[in-house]
Amino acid sequence: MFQGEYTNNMDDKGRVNIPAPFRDVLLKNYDDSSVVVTRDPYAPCLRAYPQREWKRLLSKVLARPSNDRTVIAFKRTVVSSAQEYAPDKQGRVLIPQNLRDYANISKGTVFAGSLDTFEIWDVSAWDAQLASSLSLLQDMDLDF
Amino acid sequence: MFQGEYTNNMDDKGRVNIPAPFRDVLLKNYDDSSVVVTRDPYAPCLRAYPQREWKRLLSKVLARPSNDRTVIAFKRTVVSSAQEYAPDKQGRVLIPQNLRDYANISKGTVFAGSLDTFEIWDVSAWDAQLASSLSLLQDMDLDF
DNA sequence: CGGTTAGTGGGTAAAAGTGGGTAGCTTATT
DNA sequence: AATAAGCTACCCACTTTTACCCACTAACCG
Repeated sequence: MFQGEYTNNMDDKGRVNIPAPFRDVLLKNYDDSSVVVTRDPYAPCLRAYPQREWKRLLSKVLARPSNDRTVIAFKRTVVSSAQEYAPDKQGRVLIPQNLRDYANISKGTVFAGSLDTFEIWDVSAWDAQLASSLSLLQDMDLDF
Repeated sequence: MFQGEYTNNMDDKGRVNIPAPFRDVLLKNYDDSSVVVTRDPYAPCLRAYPQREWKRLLSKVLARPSNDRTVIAFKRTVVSSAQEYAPDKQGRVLIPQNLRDYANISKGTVFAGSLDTFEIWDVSAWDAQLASSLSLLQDMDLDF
């Protein structure tokens, strides 16, 4: 399970270090350090899936009629940008330009665990999101 | 059950000692001295869960639809900042910078028992909270 | 008043993160 | 098709951070 929040810097080549705890989860729980990185359609961030979780998502998509408008939109936004990445020896992956643009990532990046997956944010976008998530939670008064 | 209020100092490295009585509870009632520390979304403090209590909370979260807005917000604020800590030989844990910022902890920290969990406050934030909690109780006149 | 336990401070070896060079591949250009 | 240009994967070296250990001080208890 991915949890915890980590800040890492992207270098000039577009590489970022995946936090060591996340790499551990990948290796221990998924026997595979590679991840699938795509756009998150619901927020301006990227989402990284372990192989197995990505396949699970795809099978859910394939179970739907392929002419469904939302399925088509999903394919165009998420599936088309999905790419598999194997970290280099130092544990870094190269984020391609189109994904960097989508999430507004320039240097400071935040890795946020989200149980089955983890999110990759630009640090200032993360801060903004955090503030609004907090106020949403305070208004809703959940019983967690 | 965690109860009582203790003040400890964080050192320059960001380590704080978990009060001995809390460590005893962890070991005796949970057979495990490690804790999960996260943001508390409802107050500017941190909350520490024994492993078992944390899992219980997660299962409640997972039981809800994952596209629920509040569930997403909860994951971003609480789950993403959650990190497991095993105290060192002296019983201390390292509080990472992002959590220190959230709870405004610089040096003086208050550990407050909260039955299943315990809270970690900055000492002056604790004092302020205490005053307002007291006046709330006095107005409400519960029958405790 | 000694002995024990809790809390605090600091050194150090290992790990994590960061920066950059280079060879080999792909793609563009003539 | 040959050459040039750019990109990327891989490797090496450096810096920073963290985990772990040891030692000291202060409080508590008989």
